[in-house]
Amino acid sequence: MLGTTLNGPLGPSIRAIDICAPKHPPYGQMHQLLGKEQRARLAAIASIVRFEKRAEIYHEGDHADAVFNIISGVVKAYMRGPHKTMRGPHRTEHISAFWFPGDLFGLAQEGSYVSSVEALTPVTAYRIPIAALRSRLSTDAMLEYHFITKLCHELWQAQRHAFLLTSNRTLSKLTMFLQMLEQLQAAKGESTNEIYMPMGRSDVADYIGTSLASTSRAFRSLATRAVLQVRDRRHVKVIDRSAFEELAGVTTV
Amino acid sequence: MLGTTLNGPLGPSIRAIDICAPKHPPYGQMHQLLGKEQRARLAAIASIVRFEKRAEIYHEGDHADAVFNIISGVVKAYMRGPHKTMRGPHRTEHISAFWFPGDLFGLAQEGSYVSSVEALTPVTAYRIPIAALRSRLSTDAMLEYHFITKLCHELWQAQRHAFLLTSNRTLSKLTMFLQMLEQLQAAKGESTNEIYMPMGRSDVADYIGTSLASTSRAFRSLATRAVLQVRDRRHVKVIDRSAFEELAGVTTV
DNA sequence: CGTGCACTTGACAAAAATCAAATTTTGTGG
DNA sequence: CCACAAAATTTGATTTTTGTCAAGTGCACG
Repeated sequence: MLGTTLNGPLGPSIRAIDICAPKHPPYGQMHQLLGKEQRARLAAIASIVRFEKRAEIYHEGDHADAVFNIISGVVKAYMRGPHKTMRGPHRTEHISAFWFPGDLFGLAQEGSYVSSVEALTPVTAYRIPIAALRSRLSTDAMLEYHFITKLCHELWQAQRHAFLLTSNRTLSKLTMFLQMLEQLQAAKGESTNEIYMPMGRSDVADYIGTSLASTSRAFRSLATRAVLQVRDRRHVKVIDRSAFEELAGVTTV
Repeated sequence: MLGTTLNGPLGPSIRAIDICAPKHPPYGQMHQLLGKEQRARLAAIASIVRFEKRAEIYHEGDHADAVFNIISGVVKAYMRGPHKTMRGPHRTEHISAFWFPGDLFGLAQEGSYVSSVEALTPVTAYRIPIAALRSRLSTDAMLEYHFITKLCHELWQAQRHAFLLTSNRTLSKLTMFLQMLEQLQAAKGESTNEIYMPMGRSDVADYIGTSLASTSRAFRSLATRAVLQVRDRRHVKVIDRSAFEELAGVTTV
């Protein structure tokens, strides 16, 4: 985590996969989009904020006055849904994204945040007031282009998430989810020997859209079938790669 | 449709809900983001293309060399998923979005389109080469900002779609879908007396993530319960508004 | 005015949600 | 460092919903 910490002083860091094809391998890598100058200029209008684990960073519907750029830690974005059961309302939370260092969040529509965001771990982030950001963007076309790149990346992620949700086998969904985490780690250049899950079981369940019980059973099933080795609740390792890819549906374009 | 047709000559039209709050009602409206000048300049680098119903506009993985802006017609974006059943592969198509006039599509990652797009009706669109667009963007900060606005709007839509997919009641999903179509019509300033579905049942099924049979049953169920009046396969009318909102989960923020 | 294709409908099996309870972890104060 | 309480997770039994397979039906288009 040393590298991440050092990112702080340099200013906001935005990582994403490019829109245009890279000239050379490796492909599928996320890059730091901002240059030294741009980071410094953004740092000038940003402040560093910290949140404890479980802290709510903002709430759906709040007046959106800033965007955030994660320096360290992980957050989840969720929407509360009054998914009532016939017999009485039932708290349901849908997680629309997990965000990591280098991600940007604070999307708004008509001046209000469209989802709530909560820290899953202690979080350090840059807080960039929207007004300042807008004027900064209007004088730096390249910076704006990088924001577009990041948004395209987010949109792609959201589409993959939706795709995952359409599978009607919990096992498939879980496998796809793990594959996404793995690819994310790979894209960030981290080791993919083991997959690390910063979120708990119920957050996984809320992301893949199944019940907690079902998610738990799916983990056990993968372990029993020897597809996965579960070191502890946050670390798993793919043992049977072909079965894993098979379950995830070979969509590994 | 006359208005839509007249949009052509003026140049590309991008419609979206603003990021910042409008000063006055009505809220939730989509606006034309581009000014006359900007539209004319974009028109200069664009060409108008036509597609017949069912034509494939581009295919997932194709080299992405242009983005499209719909003048008239409707398209669907989809990903083919090898969602195999235990007993043999089974063609599955997941629809990630329906796009209408004023929408922009052609999102790419590393130079390749991330989904396939097909015309659901005859379509007329502007085709804007990416290279030209990039240089245009780099000299017009406001234009770039509008693109960001549009992307935020798309991202929001994608998140709502994902949210819809997490409901485990087909009835709920269908209702939410109809609600989205209705809101879309409202945001465009069209009449919401009746909801018009330009897509067929199987496309609805692929969007809401259930089987065709189940979707059909859900329509019948809504009609039987007198929540909906089904004029024909493409037109429905909400009769029992409160039951409708109830089913959609009162998320009508 | 047929003839396909899109849609509807029915019966049954499979998968997952739900309800409920046991068990493991984690966090806390002594 | 331990005991205890609270939270997170696993597991089991049961019910509900939906997917699947397989016929019908009817609309749309040539």
